[in-house]
Amino acid sequence: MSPPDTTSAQIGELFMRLSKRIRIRAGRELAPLGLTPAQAHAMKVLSHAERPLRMAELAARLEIVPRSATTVVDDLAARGLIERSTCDRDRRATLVALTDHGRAEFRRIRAIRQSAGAQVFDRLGERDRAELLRLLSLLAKDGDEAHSCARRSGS
Amino acid sequence: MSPPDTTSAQIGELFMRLSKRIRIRAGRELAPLGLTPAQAHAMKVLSHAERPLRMAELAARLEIVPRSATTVVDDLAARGLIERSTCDRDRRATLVALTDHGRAEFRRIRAIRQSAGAQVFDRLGERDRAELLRLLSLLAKDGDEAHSCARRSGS
DNA sequence: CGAATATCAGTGACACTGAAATTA
DNA sequence: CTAATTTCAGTGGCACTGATATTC
Repeated sequence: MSPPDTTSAQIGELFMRLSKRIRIRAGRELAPLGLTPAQAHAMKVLSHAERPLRMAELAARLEIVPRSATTVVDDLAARGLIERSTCDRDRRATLVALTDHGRAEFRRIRAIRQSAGAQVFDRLGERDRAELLRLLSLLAKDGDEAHSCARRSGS
Repeated sequence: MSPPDTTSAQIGELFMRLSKRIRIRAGRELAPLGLTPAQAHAMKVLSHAERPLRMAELAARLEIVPRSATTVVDDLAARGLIERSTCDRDRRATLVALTDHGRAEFRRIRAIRQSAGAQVFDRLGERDRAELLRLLSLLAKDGDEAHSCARRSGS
């Protein structure tokens, strides 16, 4: 019995299972540094932006709402890994950038993220890995309109 | 500066981004039914088990600790979708199974899950999709020791 | 008693919505 | 005043650890 197409559903199934394992693994490896995966992600985004980012811009790159970015930034700033400053041109805006310390820490984070990814994906072999990267890149292209929103249905 | 191999890290990156989109999408589509993705997942596992499952067994299949399964089961039972019963042979154990209503609801859930997966993965084309399924299957093989840690009885 | 099973209580991590403060 | 930007307060979703009753 095979309905028209259950392939996508199966893929989704496996996808979520694997992503959960990766999340757990990353969390465990990051814990010794006192960071959560979401915080590490934010640092990565900031390290790739060669200039300070506005909160709204950071949030957009993290694919979260600005309010959620505030919390992440709060925690990282409290650890001295990033720094807030007020934008000169638009004093409503807050700019965020890594501190020197944050930049140094990020090098360790990057190493951890890579090893965590490696432990999961290295079993694939180079060719399959390249193929997987290609497929995921296709999927990630832009698939927008899948982001935030969320409606609570009372009750 | 490009380290020897960042492929795995890139894959991990994309992986997490896509899984988040899928989670959001699934949550949105499931909301009208009053269910969360985790609850839907539990129902799927129960529907695939042709007999009632113990809490511990259900938890293992969901890859969560038994205590967490209790909460999920509480909610589903409150909605009349599943039913608890005490095991005759071992009165410590609680058995869980879908009710008739739960089985009926699950048909709708399955349809939703499939369409949610389809919206994300259908852009791939049949061949790429098969390839992706192959790769993910390889990765999901068993990757133990990647779970939470909780209970690792013996062996 | 010691081991297994499930549940209760509390907590962490993540992101959402709605409302308020500040500035354009 | 209206709009944009960020932050405050509260909440939902998810799963974890530790402690506790019940039963084996």
